[in-house]
Amino acid sequence: MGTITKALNLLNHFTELTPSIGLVEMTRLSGQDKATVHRYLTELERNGFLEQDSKTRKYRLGSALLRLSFLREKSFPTSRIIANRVNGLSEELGELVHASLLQGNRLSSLCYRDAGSGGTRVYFDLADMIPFHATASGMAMLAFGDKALVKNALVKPLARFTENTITDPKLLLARVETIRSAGFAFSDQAVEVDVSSVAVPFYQDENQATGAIAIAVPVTRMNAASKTGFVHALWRTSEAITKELGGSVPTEVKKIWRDEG
Amino acid sequence: MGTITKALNLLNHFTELTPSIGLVEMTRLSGQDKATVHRYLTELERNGFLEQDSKTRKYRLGSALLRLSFLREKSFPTSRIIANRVNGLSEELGELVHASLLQGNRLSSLCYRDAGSGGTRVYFDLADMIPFHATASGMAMLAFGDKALVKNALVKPLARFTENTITDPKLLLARVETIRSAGFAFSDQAVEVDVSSVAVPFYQDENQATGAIAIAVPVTRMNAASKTGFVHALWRTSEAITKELGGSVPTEVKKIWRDEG
DNA sequence: ATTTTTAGGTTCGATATTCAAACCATGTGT
DNA sequence: ACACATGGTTTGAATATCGAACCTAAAAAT
Repeated sequence: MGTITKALNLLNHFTELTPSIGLVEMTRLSGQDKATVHRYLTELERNGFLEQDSKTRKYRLGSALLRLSFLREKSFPTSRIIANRVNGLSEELGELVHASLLQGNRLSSLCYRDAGSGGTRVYFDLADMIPFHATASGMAMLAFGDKALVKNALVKPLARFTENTITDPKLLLARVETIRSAGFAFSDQAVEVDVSSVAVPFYQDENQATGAIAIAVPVTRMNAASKTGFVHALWRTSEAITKELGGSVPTEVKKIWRDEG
Repeated sequence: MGTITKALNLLNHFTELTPSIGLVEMTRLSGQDKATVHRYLTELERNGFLEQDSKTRKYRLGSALLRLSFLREKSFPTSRIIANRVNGLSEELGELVHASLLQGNRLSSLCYRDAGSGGTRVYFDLADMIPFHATASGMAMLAFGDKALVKNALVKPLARFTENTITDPKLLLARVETIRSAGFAFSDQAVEVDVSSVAVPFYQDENQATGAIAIAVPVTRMNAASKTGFVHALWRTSEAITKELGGSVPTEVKKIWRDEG
């Protein structure tokens, strides 16, 4: 692991709950030497990736991120494309639709729209990290994303959220296989009681999935018939997103979608 | 200059016109060794700061930037705060109002709103870099920002945009002094014929300016009376923004604003 | 008022990383 | 088949990075 990775990893310690971090605290969080961390932090600051509060001397994420993020969205409007489709599908079904993006070894929430609960707003929530093993989106990523993901994600200890959360790597691995041959992922109250969801991957190229879209509904609205409908809707939407992102659904996956659809 | 800076500087070569860059091209742009650039690029990619197109093998800005930018905006909504005030002022005056942010040694456009030309939309344009010497915003930054900025910015050769563009560092330095004592910057058709503008700084702490807001109008609408009005409006708005960003206008600057106001 | 603790920041020799030049692999146009 | 360009890799020599210990300031504790 090179210097750059180590420095950039410092940025990952900023969360919604801890939006600013001091030198010593960062040293603890990262497990690296204080001098090193200090050099990293100041160098990140000089480049606008961090800002230092002049009073508390704590560091927070900097405005260069805004600039680069705008630039990226201008040239590759991933976020806009996906948000549009999420909106459309949510509108059509009247259910909560959610999209997530793979970032390295982590899955982060991109946006969701809940038509059912009266909101027309899209909540961007890119900050949140999603556990692979407990969500339909996460399992879809494991099944259709980079094979190496599975090795990193299904390692004990796996957090338990509800009684239904599967925490045994072996069971999860078997489930990944099931999902791969079914063409979609399914999760029943594994992260929150009373919520079931289905998810399918989408692609930016023709190899591994780069993200997933999911529909989440109260268990009472999830039955064999509605589930089939949701899955078909997700397949359609994923194909649209994939196309707009300049990718294509891998042939073996496409075959399943066609056969089942 | 450390490794991290060198790696992060690679990101600055991505622009709206060249949103994806290959290895050799990046090597040329950065002037560094190919092996080094390759290591940097792959390491940035592994961290989600870049993505590689699977066909062309070119690199483009990655989605980690979106995530971090959302997180930053969630905890420190700089962009939202400034955009609101820019909107408000533009609405009030019926003129084009523009905000820019300092990022390291560069000034980048944050947003603008043009009420005059019928648009209600705010165009985010964070990608664009602004020349210090030819704009009111830029000169305001030099006058009220970090003193070291002047040394870096006023170095030949300075681009000429119109007949009015001042390109002599000595003249510009004198102008910076004038601006400092006047409490605002003024530019007359220095970047575009027929457009005059005034700008004032705003602060995130109590030391150096972190950005500037400007009003740009057709020369025909800029006279002694209207100019005074614009400047006063900008001072008010800057104080509001500064307060909302958790900063404060330095006492010596505040004195000028009070005396002139 | 003195000591202890905690935090931010700095120094310098040992050492791990980077550099530059050459090489390989692949693809494209002639 | 050929030259040419691009992406990517390897090498020992050169250089920048690492991290234990140290310094300073300020806040708690005695």
